[in-house]
Amino acid sequence: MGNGLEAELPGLDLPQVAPAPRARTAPARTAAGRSRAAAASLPVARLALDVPLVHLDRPFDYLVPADLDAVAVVGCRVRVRFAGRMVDGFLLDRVASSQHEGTLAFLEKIVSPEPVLGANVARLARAVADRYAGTLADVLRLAVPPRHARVEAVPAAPPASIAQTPFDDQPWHRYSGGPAFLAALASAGAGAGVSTGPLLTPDAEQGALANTKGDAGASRAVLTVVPGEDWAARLAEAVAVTVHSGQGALAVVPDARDLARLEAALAALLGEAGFVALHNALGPAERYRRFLRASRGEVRAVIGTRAAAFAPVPTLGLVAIWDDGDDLHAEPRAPYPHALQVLLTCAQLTGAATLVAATARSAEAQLLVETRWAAQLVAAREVVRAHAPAVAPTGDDVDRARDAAAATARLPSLAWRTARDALEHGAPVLVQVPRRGYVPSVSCVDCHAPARCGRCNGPLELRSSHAVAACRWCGKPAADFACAHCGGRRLRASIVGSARTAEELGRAFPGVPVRTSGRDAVLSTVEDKPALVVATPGAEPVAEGGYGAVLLLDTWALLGRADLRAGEEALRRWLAAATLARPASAGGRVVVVADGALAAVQALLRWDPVTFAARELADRRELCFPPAVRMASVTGPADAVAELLALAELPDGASTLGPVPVDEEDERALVRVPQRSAGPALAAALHAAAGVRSARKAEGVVRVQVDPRELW
DNA sequence: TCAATCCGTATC
DNA sequence: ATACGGATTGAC
Repeated sequence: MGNGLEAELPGLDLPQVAPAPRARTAPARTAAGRSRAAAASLPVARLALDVPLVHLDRPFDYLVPADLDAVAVVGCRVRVRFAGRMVDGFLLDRVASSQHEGTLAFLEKIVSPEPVLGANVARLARAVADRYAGTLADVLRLAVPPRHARVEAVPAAPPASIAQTPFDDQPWHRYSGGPAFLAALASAGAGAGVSTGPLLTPDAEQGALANTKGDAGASRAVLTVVPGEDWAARLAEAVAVTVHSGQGALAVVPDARDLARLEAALAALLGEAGFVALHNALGPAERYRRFLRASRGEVRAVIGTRAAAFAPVPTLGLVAIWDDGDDLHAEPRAPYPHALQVLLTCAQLTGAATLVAATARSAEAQLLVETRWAAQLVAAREVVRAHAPAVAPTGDDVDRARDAAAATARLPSLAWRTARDALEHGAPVLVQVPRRGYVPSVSCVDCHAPARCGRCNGPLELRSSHAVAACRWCGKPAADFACAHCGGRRLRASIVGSARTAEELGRAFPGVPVRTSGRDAVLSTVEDKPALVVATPGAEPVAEGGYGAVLLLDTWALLGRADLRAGEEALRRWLAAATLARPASAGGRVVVVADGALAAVQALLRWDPVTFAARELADRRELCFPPAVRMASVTGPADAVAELLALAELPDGASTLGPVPVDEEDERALVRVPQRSAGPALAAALHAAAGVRSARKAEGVVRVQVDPRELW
């Protein structure tokens, strides 16, 4: 299939090679036995059916009965008899004739005439399914929310008038190219949403890429915000400028808290009625109500969490994403699309401008810059320096004689003293800990190797109720622990959760209020007065005047992870916390408990996510890891995996790693193509092989995942 | 020679 | 799933 997306996309006007055989449109019998006539004009409905079988992942043609002619509109939900069963689907298109050789069946019913799947979203969903070796039906389940009949019955409201609040564009002057980017958004008139050039993808090989628009540098940008930046304001401004130019805009953020922040910033510019916010925590009715406001064109701007990347936005002029490195952008349901990729695909199909903004920089974003698909908007070093806090690394040693209180809190001396100073100056202190809850595992103090049971090799565990660590598998207390790796005899908590940290800090700083923010109780802001704020990554509250100090604890639990992105992910989380500190000139300090020689720590000390990302990407090129190459994983029972791999006609240069066992039942193989441009062919080959297995009704479920999570 | 049955395959 | 076509079987 290569890059020839066109051949797969419905809705593109391709010349027909041969005149299609005319479908039999003579009166046919319905299930009820009544004879029906097909609609006089465009009698054939092309449908996307909600069937799970991979080999049925293609449109099916049905006849539109004359009595349903008016309601059988493009994008509506339908119900048809398919292989003897009633199945749901969407009407992709109305056409004059079908290429299907056999007799066409009639549509059974139009569930509702509401056009919920427009041509653009259908094309996007098809392209996403192709890229991820998935089915259109799976992607449509993510893209179109379930219908809510009562909500639908409320007629469309007139489009909201957009507040014309001007905004201060000064902050964009911090970024080289920032004002030009905004100007490009503002000057792009309606109609710019049509790409005239050949479809090009950011996946194309570096160097082999041309721009679809003459001045794409101005309309696609990777924005690396300065420390302390009000990122929500910047995103909201880009959205507002686009909307004011008469185009639609779409912005995606990782979680509900970020969404609330963006919502507030955007409401200030467009008014409450000027946009909708979509997220998974909404109930079915409210979710569908907001979806319809977008789909009916009542609003021009949509913001939301990952599923919003598929939102229907008319005359789309801008797609934007905040913090693309956050795992929450990855959809956990098949075919596991990533919001960044969905938005890039959308931008590629519609010609919309693109804004990829973050405090850190992912390897993927770096690839967009290095392939020149996007320009980078970065601030000059002196601007960054002026806004960044002072960052210092420290070992985890505690001077017990000098800092008894620090020892109580298990805090390195420097961290403890930094926190104390900030508190004395009346500022809040943020303490970032890797995970919430009590200590789940323990490791050797000397070499940090995970501690294992001397009897059964199971992992050791420390429960709050027990003073001594014990084996999680066999329960044997580890009183006589000896590290298998280095012979060390002392244990420490690997991951000290926020609950325990809060408890200990409370004892070390008597009289200072301790607040926690974690997964199930997230604080959005804290006041500008002394407090210890213990938070897990992603849940750090914003301090109104900035934190006086930020402590990054237990960092090696993060760095020690076996996955590919450990360094990148650690830096992303540290920067996210550190950006909430005051500038160094205002006393802002960050202490990271980690080895200052590590690349990720260096990048934090110098506040240089760009150089780190460039180095990270170079490393991955060398090691043939994504995103430098394209990979897919194939997981399932051993013989099923072997069968799929045998069936797959992989593109030239593809290599297979494994399979290796992943648990008692399943094995996993990784398939890699050295050129990203071979990615579509790799996905197509795996999809086709899965289709053959599906048609054969082969035993065992095989999960195919492009850009697999286990590499993260 | 024809109907009953089985199996594989397509599902419009 | 179910429906259909072609192949196979077996009784006449």
